[in-house]
Amino acid sequence: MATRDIYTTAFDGDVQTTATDCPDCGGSVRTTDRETVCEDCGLILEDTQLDRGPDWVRRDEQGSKRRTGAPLTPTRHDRGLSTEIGYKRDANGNTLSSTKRRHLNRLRREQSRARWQSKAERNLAYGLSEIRRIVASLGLAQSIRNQACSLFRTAQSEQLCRGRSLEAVAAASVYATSRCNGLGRSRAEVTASARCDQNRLTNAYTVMNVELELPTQPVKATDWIPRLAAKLEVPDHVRRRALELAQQARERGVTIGCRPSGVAAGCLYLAAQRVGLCLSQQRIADIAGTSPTTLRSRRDDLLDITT
DNA sequence: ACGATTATTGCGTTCTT
DNA sequence: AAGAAAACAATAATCGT
Repeated sequence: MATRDIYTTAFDGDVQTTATDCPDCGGSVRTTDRETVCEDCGLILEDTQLDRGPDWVRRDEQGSKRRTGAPLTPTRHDRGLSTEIGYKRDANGNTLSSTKRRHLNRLRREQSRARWQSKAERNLAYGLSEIRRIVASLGLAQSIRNQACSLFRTAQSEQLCRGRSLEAVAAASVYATSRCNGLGRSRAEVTASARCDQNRLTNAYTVMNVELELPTQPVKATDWIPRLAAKLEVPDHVRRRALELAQQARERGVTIGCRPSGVAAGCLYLAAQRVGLCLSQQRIADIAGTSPTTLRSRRDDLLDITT
């Protein structure tokens, strides 16, 4: 961590990976000073929202601390640099005279006009707040939110908002970030939290993907497994076995051309069966959004490579 | 609930014009 | 080269046990 130039608070510096597992999907858990988040499913486990001290410190290459302002954040349209003009009291806590107060009121009015310099800036602020809303609704991590916000900025500066609703671009930013991080959130899930229909989200996502050349990876079966396992409430070792199976299937090249949801369903079914846990094919298939037939078919493929 | 069989659909290839 | 057609694989529906 010393090599990376990161902003941390004065009290709680380093990012640590704890030994505990995500209770939801059993994945490994990463704890920062702000939140505890599962690396597999992207779910926030603890979000303290505690600002531990206003004393922001920046570590330079030598590791020594230097005072700076608060870290820049991509989630505010002005990157958190805006100035708020307060009411009632001055910097020393004394009340203000009426003339002084009128003066400040005028200043505040002018400043709030100046803050929204252009329509683009207003749109940006709206888009970012929309992203914050969607990310919170999906329970995703702060790092994902920041990535999505950065993506939105890029999309806007590349003129990708023209002819598209800001809601769609915002939702697409979240979905794209989820895809790039292999979080396994489906388009339908993001749409459910978004204020646009799925077609618009798809359209915005496709355009962003092409124009911005996002590092999108194909959805893998392993992306599905943590969340499926969580919904099925299977024990950890079953989830792990299923992940191993999916990994093997991927390496061996079977299941190429098969839908990842079907592969994941087959992996979980077989993994559960191997430890003597009886899960109904129908139930897994329903949760995975596939059919028992497909599940069986994938399971048979897995049987071919593991025996 | 599971397996087997059959129907459908999407897609890349091949054949035709 | 553009479109039509036979062919294949994956998935889904249905039936039988």
